[in-house]
Amino acid sequence: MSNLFEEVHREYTLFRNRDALSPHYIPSHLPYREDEIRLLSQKIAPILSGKKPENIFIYGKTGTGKTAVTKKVLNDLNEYAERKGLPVKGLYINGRMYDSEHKVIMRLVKMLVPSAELMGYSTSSIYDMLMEDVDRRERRLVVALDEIDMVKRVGDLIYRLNRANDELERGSISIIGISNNPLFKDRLDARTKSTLCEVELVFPPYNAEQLRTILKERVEEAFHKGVVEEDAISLAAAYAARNAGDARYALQVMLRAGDIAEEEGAKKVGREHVERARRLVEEDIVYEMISTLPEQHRLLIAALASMIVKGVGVETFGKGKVITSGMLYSNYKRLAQERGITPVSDRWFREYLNELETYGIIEVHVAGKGFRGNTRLIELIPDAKKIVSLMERGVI
DNA sequence: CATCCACCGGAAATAGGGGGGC
DNA sequence: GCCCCCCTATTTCCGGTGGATG
Repeated sequence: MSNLFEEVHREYTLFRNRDALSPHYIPSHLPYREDEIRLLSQKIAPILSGKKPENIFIYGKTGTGKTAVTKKVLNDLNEYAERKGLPVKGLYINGRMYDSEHKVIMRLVKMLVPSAELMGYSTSSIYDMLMEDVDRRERRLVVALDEIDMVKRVGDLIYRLNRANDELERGSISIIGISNNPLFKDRLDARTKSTLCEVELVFPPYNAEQLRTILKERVEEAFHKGVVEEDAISLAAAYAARNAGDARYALQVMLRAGDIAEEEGAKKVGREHVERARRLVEEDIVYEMISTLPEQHRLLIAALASMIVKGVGVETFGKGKVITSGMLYSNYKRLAQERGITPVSDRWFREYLNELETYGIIEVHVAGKGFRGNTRLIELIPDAKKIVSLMERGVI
């Protein structure tokens, strides 16, 4: 008789359009990004007259609107090109999901030729299909590679995509690389760097006032009128400003605050909701970052976090206790054995360290004086205690 | 100053999963 | 089913590196 969903399906009373706060939502108006939008579209515009735009590298911290701006510009480009009947196409690919040369090229072909069956083909044969299609249809492509730092051997990918322009007579491929990792650019070899970074765009973080405006606009879309108190918005903006001007963080806090208020049947969203929401969001962020990593990476981080919490490390004059890669490796091995997981060799362990560094989860410095040779010191970016508590709850 | 140490990172080898073609 | 190809993950091997050590 009674359906399970009778109970759980409840109409939102506070939210009007909850999605407007989701990280995937692209608002029609992006405040304080007018310059970036204009610049980006100007740089891409030559494509409409048949010229190949320069490759563009976009850098900016998390939540500075890189993705939203890029998607918006590409959407408009596609809409315009379609209206004018031009063979121009902007394609968006997220490097976290498509994290190898093979996957990216496969994805490109899939987007251009949805019917293509690509399983089992080598990268170069898929690349040839891409070339064939671009050439035959005289396509002019802009490929936006978001979170480009997550893609393995990006150099090869960029080289290959760029080389297309030499091989093709009738089409072109331009690249927009997007990253929030300041180390990424410097890790590229000189040739890749000069290829990708023909144009560079830096997105500055938002300040508290700007965050407030942004939040206000979204809140108007997301909630019913008058539901969210002015204070609540300011507080969320202030938190986000302190958190490197991260607008996504601000929106996430607001979303959570709305959920909390909704859940307890409150009529309004106020400061207390925002405050509680912030805690949740902070845990979410650490959790998100770590839970999506492969097992061995998580293990490594768990080992590192527990060492930091326990205060294990070598005492140095300047920086308090530090952890060398060798120490971390033995600790990691121990933890792996405790959990019945076979640890990887020290060589591969070093690869993991490098990966985690490019993800921005750890930071690595050459030890230099006081340590032998090239020993590196490992630093954990997120809060070690939070990670350990997640470990204890068995989440990691 | 020669040698040692603790680690670095490139290269080649190996294992294994997935597919295609026959 | 068998053989081969391609990609990915990982191990093995090994020649650096650069400060520490005696």
